[in-house]
Amino acid sequence: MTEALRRVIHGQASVKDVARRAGVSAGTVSNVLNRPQLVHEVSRRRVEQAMVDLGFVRNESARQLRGGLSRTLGYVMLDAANPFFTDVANGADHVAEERGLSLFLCNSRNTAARERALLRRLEEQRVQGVLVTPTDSDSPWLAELAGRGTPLVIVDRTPTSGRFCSVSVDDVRGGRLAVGHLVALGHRRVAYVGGPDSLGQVRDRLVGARLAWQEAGLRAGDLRVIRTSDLGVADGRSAGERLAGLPRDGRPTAAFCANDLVALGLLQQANLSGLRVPEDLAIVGYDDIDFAAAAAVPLTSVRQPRLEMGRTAARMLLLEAEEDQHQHEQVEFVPDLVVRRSTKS
Amino acid sequence: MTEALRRVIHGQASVKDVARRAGVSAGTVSNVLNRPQLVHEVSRRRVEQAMVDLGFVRNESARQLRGGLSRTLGYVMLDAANPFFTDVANGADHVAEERGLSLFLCNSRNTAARERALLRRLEEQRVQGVLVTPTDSDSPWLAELAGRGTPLVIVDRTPTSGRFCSVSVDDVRGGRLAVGHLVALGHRRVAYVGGPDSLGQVRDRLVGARLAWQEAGLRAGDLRVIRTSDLGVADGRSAGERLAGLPRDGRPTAAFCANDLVALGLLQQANLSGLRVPEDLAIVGYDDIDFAAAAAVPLTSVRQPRLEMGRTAARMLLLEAEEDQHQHEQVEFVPDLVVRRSTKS
DNA sequence: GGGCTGAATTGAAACGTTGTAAATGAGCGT
DNA sequence: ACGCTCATTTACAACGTTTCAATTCAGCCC
Repeated sequence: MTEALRRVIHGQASVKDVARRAGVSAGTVSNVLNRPQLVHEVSRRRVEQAMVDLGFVRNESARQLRGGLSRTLGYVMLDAANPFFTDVANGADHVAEERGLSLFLCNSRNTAARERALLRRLEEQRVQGVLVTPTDSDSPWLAELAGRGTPLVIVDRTPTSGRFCSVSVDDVRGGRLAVGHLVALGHRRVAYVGGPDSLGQVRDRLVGARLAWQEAGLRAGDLRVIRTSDLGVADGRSAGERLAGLPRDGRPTAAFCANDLVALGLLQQANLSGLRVPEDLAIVGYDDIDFAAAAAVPLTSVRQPRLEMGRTAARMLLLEAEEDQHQHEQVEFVPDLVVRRSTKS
Repeated sequence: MTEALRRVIHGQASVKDVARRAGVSAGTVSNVLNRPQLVHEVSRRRVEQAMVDLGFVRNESARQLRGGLSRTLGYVMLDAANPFFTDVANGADHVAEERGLSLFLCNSRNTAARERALLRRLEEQRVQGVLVTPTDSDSPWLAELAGRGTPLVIVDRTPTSGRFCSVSVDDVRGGRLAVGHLVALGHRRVAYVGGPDSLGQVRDRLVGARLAWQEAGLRAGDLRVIRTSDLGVADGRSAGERLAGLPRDGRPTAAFCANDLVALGLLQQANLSGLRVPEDLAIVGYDDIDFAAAAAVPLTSVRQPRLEMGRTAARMLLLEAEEDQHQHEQVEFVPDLVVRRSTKS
């Protein structure tokens, strides 16, 4: 208790405190910490005991300042409440753990200002590298961050220029898969549900959808777009209300949603509004999160290799951090379609 | 580009570099950063320009070392893939943002060793405080961490001793609510599905379940326990297989799951096995995550005020960090039951 | 005993930032 | 010209850790 009191007054124990108590110099304490082979066993034990007695905890700031690199990676996620991103994070986390690094997750909540502030904070902490799923991969601060030398990998977006490493999935292809599937089932009035347009994912999936639509020789006007302000369950619900409010003969017979959360919300609202899925409204989601299969009507969805994306992104990040001369690389995974009841008639 | 090259060779620009370029002393640069009113406008502008030119980024390590506190909080989550925890994290994040702090999320993945390592890392970084949903709130390292002076708030667990601040929900009461509801509906053979027992939540909810069972004067043996190795969707599915394999006349007519992920998995497997919900098997979940309402059969669930828990936890943490003489406090929220179709006959 | 080897330890400098106390010097009244 | 004030700027000493060159000294051989 007196030890505790001392600490309250003097702050945490430092290497010097430990050294004094063990009757050695600070250098020896540091050696115990970093190159124990150099230290005689007797001293080593005395130092270790002193550390325990004083509750010594390395001061990472000082350590880092002196020269070492930090032992952390950061991942600025777009939406921590979306299981897709937590799964990606998990993949990255595994790789980090293998290398003895810690991964700190940050949630930008799809807000550019927050994203920027978080990246700044991570850079100030001199993390070893940063993964980011940006609100906009052309934001100047991403290029600046990379330009200043912090390794950076873009996740789930393909930057327009080749200035960054990135791991993504071919969203155009995903959109084409989804709508191609609906067209093949005979749907001739389809809605794309998603937003905001500032998200590249949202845009690309729509591009793919339009592509499939064109390929089938259908009228552009019959591929309707219902914009949402975000990509959560609640946004899907309100899109569902809008959809249910349309007159039957003008209403789309199928909806392709920009992600599964929206699709689940839409599904839920369709149920409440008395629309049968898939008879009155077929639904395709995107991401194939675990909940898609467990939904009211199991959801057809475009699957992305989430864990693998996270792992690859982390590996690329570490590679970029190690190599002197680094060649940026864009890895693009291929999505596939998982057909379930929500589109089976 | 030549500037970039210089940085590659010499590392990031420091206050001294900025000072040299702006033709002032390091102290003035520091003043621009921390007390701009003191600096003459002309110098201020020159310094600011120099910072831009050199791509100066504060070195948080040095800053912290010199005396300031860190500007970050940490939250060591039990399972980042569980929306319950990300919602709690969101609540905490909002409070952190209000105070200009950043919240770093870490995922212990329900592994004691990882939890310990992450807490150590956060302590080494001298974060301002730590939120943690521990695998076991009696782990010695929690007490040690707090003993060394890092503010600590336990989330979603009530520690057995009053040594920490904590924010939790009355899990016993939640379990009692759930099973009380099932009993009132006439169920006389009920299964509790959850695990591992090392999780206090799992234990307490079972205690509550047993309490309700007793209160109804039912035989203890008819409240069956199906243990899972974890609390994910997959664990619910395998529990469902076990349940469906039982002979009809011995099979429980209702299941109370330790969380919604398990309940969703169970629901899914029940569907696949041809058990109708709720007719053949009623299901109650726990947490009332967004997906519960969107499930195959909308899920009856015990609701916890997730966002509010996160907000409260963060506020308590900051309070503990500010106050000299701190009185630990246990806040306990009251859960309520949301009845949906999965238990309505 | 003198000189050598090698293991173990030490002292001091450096990392980048900040607060403090001291310095500078312009403007002003006498 | 002198002393004074006030705004602005500066030099310098910390913070805790690590590294490197320098030092100590026990043991050994000739």
